[in-house]
Amino acid sequence: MSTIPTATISRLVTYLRILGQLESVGVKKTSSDHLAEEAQVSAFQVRKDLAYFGRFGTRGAGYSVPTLRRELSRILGLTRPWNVAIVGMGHLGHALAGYSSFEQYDFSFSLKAFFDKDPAKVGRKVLDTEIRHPRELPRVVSEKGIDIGFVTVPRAAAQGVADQLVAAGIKGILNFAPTLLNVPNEIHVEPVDFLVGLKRLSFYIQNPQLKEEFA
Amino acid sequence: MSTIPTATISRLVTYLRILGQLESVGVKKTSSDHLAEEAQVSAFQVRKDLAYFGRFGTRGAGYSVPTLRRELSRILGLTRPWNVAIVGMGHLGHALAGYSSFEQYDFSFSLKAFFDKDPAKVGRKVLDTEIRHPRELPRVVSEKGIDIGFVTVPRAAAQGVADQLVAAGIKGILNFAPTLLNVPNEIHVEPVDFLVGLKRLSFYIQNPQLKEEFA
DNA sequence: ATATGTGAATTGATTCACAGCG
DNA sequence: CGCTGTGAATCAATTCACATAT
Repeated sequence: MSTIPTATISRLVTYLRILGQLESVGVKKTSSDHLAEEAQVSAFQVRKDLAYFGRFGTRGAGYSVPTLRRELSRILGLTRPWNVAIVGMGHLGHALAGYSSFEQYDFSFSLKAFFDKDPAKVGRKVLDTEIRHPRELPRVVSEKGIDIGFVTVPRAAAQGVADQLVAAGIKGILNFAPTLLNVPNEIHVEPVDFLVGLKRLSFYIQNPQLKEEFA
Repeated sequence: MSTIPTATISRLVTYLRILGQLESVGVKKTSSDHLAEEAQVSAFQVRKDLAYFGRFGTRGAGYSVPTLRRELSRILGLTRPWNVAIVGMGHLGHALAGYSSFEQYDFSFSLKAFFDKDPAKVGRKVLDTEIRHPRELPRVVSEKGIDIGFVTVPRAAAQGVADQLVAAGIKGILNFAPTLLNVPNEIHVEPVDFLVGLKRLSFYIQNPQLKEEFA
């Protein structure tokens, strides 16, 4: 497996979403042209993206919606469970804990533990699970088999939390804090940073001649 | 102005952030090497990114922190005010309304209006401003000079809201809903989609040999 | 002496054109 | 005949090397 563009992975998520919508309305077959239109990319792009991982269509006929959907789920690692801990139970942490799509669509991810260093929050329950102090991270991560940590603390606390998550043995971090995290090479971090998006928007509104593309 | 990589704009936001932190601790001068280390990119990359917009350093000496900071703010359009409306006052809309960084650091953006179609929410106040029904969008957008809309409604409602924002004369959309929006070419949309980040994370944890990079 | 700014070289991603299969 | 799958060609982004300025 040579080198796969990082943008390809984002597009696979988009294709998977489209396939889910198609399946929910009973559509059984699709094509690279159709997926391309829905995903706002070229049909070449769709076929090339898929070709990194194998052959999923039948020439002359297109793709089976359920089959391609299952394959993309597998490729993205969504056929196995991922256990998640949220660190930082402010507005955002609570909003994520209450986000019902984890049960509806994305049940590959399950929220197993919640952490906050505020003594007023420790012990309170979220989704029938007690909020714990971050000092318990190592024990809880290993006992509950936590794979992924959501960092939803303020900017100034984010690096410390990341260090604790890494020390506890986490495999990846979804970082909602508006800062870059320093982690060892083998740990994956995905930023989710609306302020970057907002400032990009500011730039592109001010410079309309520069077209932004799929991000 | 030829073609500027979209990733360059994201990196400019990162550099600006670093410069803000440097300035807040009283550092007056920096260099492409230093910025590169903090931003987790190469020094070539920093200089090339800046070179798209002009010359901001002095050879042999490096960059003035306050000067470069001011220049990057200007380039990103952050020296003028942007008026923002939030459509969808659920958990996320409220969390964003309560996000104090808009006053602390990002005071180029000011939240001017809130919308929700739920009659139970219409008329309630957020930050001393009444939540309005989306049917009032055209009037409020023009009266308050709204430039940017945050779409924080559920997936199924997002495209309809986007259409209303566009019809009302908005210039850009920050889309928090997990779906692609169809808008006219001249309208800019920035996605902020944690589910895409989460699924990317799943992929890269499952395929550790493929390194992900700055996104 | 030192660190920027930039054309040239390289690497990477997308687009294309068409061969291959149903 | 239609649509996929893929090597080749093009286009874009990053890296490099060094000329340039202080």
